[in-house]
Formats: sequence, structure tokens, C-alpha cells
Amino acid sequence: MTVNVKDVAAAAGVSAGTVSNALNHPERVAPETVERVRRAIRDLGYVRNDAARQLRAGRSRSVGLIVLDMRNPFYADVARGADARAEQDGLSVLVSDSARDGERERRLVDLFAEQRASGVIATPLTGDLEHFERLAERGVPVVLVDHEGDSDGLSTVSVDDRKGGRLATEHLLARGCTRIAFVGGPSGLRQVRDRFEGARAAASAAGAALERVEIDDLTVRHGRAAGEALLRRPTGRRPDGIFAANDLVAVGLLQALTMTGGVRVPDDVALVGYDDIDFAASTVVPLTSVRQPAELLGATAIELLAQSPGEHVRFEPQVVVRATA
Amino acid sequence: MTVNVKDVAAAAGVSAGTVSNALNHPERVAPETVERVRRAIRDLGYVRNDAARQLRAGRSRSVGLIVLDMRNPFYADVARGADARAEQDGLSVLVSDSARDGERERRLVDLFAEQRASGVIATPLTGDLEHFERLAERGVPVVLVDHEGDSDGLSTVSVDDRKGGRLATEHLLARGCTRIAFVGGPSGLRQVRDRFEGARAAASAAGAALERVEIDDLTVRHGRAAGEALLRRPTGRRPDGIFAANDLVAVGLLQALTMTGGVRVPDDVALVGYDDIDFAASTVVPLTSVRQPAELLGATAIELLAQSPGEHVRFEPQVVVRATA
DNA sequence: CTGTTAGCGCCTTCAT
DNA sequence: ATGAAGGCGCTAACAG
Repeated sequence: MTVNVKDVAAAAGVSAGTVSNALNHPERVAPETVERVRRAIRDLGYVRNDAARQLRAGRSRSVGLIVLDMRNPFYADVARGADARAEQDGLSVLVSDSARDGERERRLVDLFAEQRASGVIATPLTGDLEHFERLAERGVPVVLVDHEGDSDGLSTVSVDDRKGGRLATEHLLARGCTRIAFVGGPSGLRQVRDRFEGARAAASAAGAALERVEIDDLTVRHGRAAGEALLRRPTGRRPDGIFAANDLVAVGLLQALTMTGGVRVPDDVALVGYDDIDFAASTVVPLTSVRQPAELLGATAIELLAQSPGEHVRFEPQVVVRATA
Repeated sequence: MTVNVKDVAAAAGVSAGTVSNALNHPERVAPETVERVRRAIRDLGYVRNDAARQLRAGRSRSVGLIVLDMRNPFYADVARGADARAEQDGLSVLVSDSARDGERERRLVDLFAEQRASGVIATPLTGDLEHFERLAERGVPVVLVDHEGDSDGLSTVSVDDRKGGRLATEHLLARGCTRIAFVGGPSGLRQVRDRFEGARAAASAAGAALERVEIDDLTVRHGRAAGEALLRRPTGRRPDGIFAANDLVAVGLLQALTMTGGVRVPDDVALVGYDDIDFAASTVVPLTSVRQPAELLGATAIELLAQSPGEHVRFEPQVVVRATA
């Protein structure tokens, strides 16, 4: 049915082994023969069968990337960084979305296990890493991104979220904010917890009040809803500084706060986001945010794949001061 | 090295064929034997080798999805729709980003060809579909999304962009706008061209002026820059209605226009976006936009994969009126 | 109900 | 420089 090496070999008047060599080790084959094989391939429309190659090689040339939420541009940036770096190694990155669903995450891990992926990079949903550990034990290198690692078999690339939370809050405090609110959730997410912890540490060190506003998801919509709730409070009971768990939430807050015109940002309320997504620079009032080097995270993850497991690389977050705080 | 069917068979005291049957056709195997096999699998940590299965089956259970730009939430929604529908058929969707790079797009097509994907869904970069046609000829079902198709071998799922452009513009005209600007680009993108064509048709039918503001990319950043340029014009020379080629651009425009407070939206300038991304409902002034049923596009694409090639499904866009126009 | 056999397409020795 | 042969792991067909 489909054209295979033998067909190509017959058309080129050589043997299958020679076709393979012409393809994978052209230097071992007479230039003229290579040319003949090339032509036969073109004429017949031959396409290598990756399954057969993999079966032989025992390993695929693809890396699975499991992200928490494809809609968050932060992960798109991580993917892009991974992609660019992988290309250098002749690897392809295939992205899949766990959509914050543990069941899906596990299924995807199984999928990549069966595919004998040459590596899996994942932003895990929870601290339950058993399935990742099993994968690693079976010889598929695993790198966890945006996760502070502790598990031996797994490498991790992360950014110090606690520190990020601290920096954001210190920045607000330095501006003179005294009633600070942390807006984020669900608190089941490690990132959310750590950023809050950092904020709390900074606030209590300065003797400032820190309020926690819980939301169900890190989206613009939820941020906006939180902002509207804040607006309904009497002026005196509003925070004068807000630290949002990510930029999407910050954008939503900013929309809500500036919408009415009643609240001036940063004069009445200062605002700091997290991730420094591309969009942060373009908001109504350009957003001050804690930068995570997303593309670098992705690229580093690809690099760690090739190294021995249990490596942990941690980057430092950085406050990018724009106009909201 | 790795555990295979034979190892499992030995451990369970049966033959390899029986293990395979226990896994794929449990009803053909004595329940007790199935149980024994199951246990052996667990004990040994056996994971099926997908490459071998595929080699045998001649086809993989994965669908490749090639998107133009992972950062655009519209594509994330398409991916999600495809994903949900694929799950029902036991297929996995693997997303890859062509990043608007023709070279990358071609490489990804080759990759999925070699993988004998059970289908490829793509938002093509240009009208040059040769590589997709070749793929289809080789028996990999191809569905083009968000592309008005004409090629026989390829199925397409699309939304009538010309009509969308017309609707958006008619909506602005109905509000009383007389000097309309279309902000979008690059004009090499079919979507951009068609939406503009639709706008032009509507404008000229109404005898209204239509100006074209070209930008290099459909991002918030570029939209904002275009908005700032508009602000620098004397009031009299500004458009009173803007149709943005997508929501990201519209968001950027909205940021720029409302930022200074000098321009009121929609009173001074009305604004219509395109895609109706989730975020559109949460902008400073909630965005009026032309809705494309993104998830439905993805789901339909998966369905078309299983049908005979050359099917064309076209959805109708719809204006979602919010506050900007 | 279970075992045996054969072959999917490729690549890598080992010979020639 | 090229050819022949074997086997990667799996499953469908057939035999028992």
C-alpha cells in the first residue's frame, strides 16, 4: 500500500540497506547512488515511517510538553522557548493541555510513555508526582517546569515564587502602601500558595496588613469580578495596594478599577501583576509585574532533558516597574 | 531492557498473543487469565510500545494540530474543542505552533506525515497548500481550519470572514459612523484580507469612507501602537468607527484610546473586534466583537477527519454587541 | 480459550 | 560501496 524502502530500492536499482544509508549516512554511499535514490524517493513520494524507525531506535524524537492551561500566554511562551531550543537538537515539541484536570494529566503521561517520548516536560497540577516519577523510572527523562522540585528522579526548572511574592509586596510597601490585598486562587495551586507566602512574609516583616482575596481561577474574568467586588466597598475599606497572582488577574482588576474612573491607578490603588506576559506592557496603564523568564524556562527544560535526572535549576524573578505601581 | 509482551507473557504463564488479547480484546480471554495478565503487567511495570503498535496498525492514534500562533487565545479555544471531541474517538491531539513561519509549517507537516498521524488539522499560513495536498494524497486526512477551502482533497472548516467583516462594518454604520477605519495586518493573511473585503463591500454599499490602517501583526501591542498613532491626528481627521481585524488588536486600540481619557468609546469612536475571545467581555469597556465559534470549529474539524475528504463546513459569524459599539 | 506464526518498515551489523 | 539477514514489539490470522 504505502511506499517503503524496498520500493524505493527497487526503483533505484539498489538494496534496501543502501537506501537507508543514502538517507542517514550519505557519506557512506557513492554520490551518484545517493542521487539515484533521491530521485526514486521523489518519484514515488516516499515518506519514512517514523513508527518503524522508533521501534528500531527504541525512542522517538519528540518531546511531550504538558501545560496547565494553553490559554495562558505564559505557557505559550514557555512552549516557544522549548521549541526553539529543541529544534537545535533535532527534536520536535508536541504540546498538550492538561486543562487543570488531573485525569487528563495522567492520561497524557501515559500517552507519552507509550510513545517512548525522548522526554516529557510538564507543569504539574499538584504535588502528587507519582505518575511522573514512574515515567522517569522507565527511562523517559522528565523535567518539571515552574515547580519547586524535591523529587530525586525528576529534574526541575523553576522560578522562586516565594521570592517573587516578596518582591512584589516589598515594592508596594516601598511605595507607601499600608493595606495590601493579595488576589489569587485557587489556593490549591502551588504557584498561588507560594506567591502568597512570599507576600505574607514581606507584609508581616513590615508590620503591614495583608488581606487575601480568593478567586476560583487565574483569568481576566475572575480578576475583573474581584475588582468589581472591591469597588463596592466603601472607600476607606479598600486596599491601597494589590498584588495579583498573575497578569491575567491583574488585567481584570485594572479593567474593573479604571473602568468607572472612580479609582486612579496607581494613585488610589497600586497594582502589581505576575508573569510579565507580553500584553502587560500594553494595558491601559502599563502593568508593573514580576517577570518570569518564560522562554528561558522552556529552553532550559529541553537542556535538562539531556542531562542526568535530578537537576534543579532555579531562576530569580524580577520586578518590572511600569506604571501601575 | 524494557519490559515487553513476552516478558509479561512469561510472568503470567501464557503466550504473547494472549497478553495482546487480554489487553485489546478482553472478552476473548478467560476472566481469570485476564486477571493474571493484569497482575503481571502491574508487577513488571509494562507499558505498551506505541511505535510497535503503530507499525502494525499502519496508523497512529494521534491527530496533529498546527496552529498559526499559540499565543492567540482563539487557537487555544480551537484546540480545546478539538481535544474534547477527539477524546470521544480515543484520539489524542498534539498541538504544534507554526509561529507564522512557512518553513516550520512545512516541517511540521513532514513530521506528522512520518508519524502517520491519523489526521492533521491546520490553520494554514498562506494559500499555498501543496504540502497539505501531498499529505492528503498519502492518505493522512487533512482538515484546514479557518480557511475557505477550494482544494478537493482537503476538507475545511471555516467561518465566513467576508461576511464577518461586512457585519462588523454594517454595525458601525448603523450606529451612525461615517469615517470607518480597518486596523489589521499583515495583509498577506487571508483572514485579514477577507475581513477587509467584507468591510469594504459594506462601506461602499453605504457610500461611507473606509480607511485602511496596516499593522505588522495581530497583537495587543500592535493595536496599541496603531491607537496611539490615531491619537496623534487632529480630532477632525480621526475615524469615528474602527473595525479591528481581531480582538487582540481591538484590546490594544481600546487601551490606547481610553488611556488618555481624551477619547470616549463608543461616543467619540466606536470599536468592533473579531473572534470574541473570552477576554473580550472583560475589557475596560466590554468589547463588541464578531464571534467565531472556536471550540465548535475544533470539534467539527475532528469529525471531518473521519469523513471523506473534500467536505467543507462553513459557519456564520455573529456580532456580539457589548459596549464599544 | 490459548498458542503459534508471520510480518508491519526500518536500520545495523557483517559480508562481500 | 553495496547487499543480505535479522530483529525491534506488537497483533491479526489461523490452528489447535
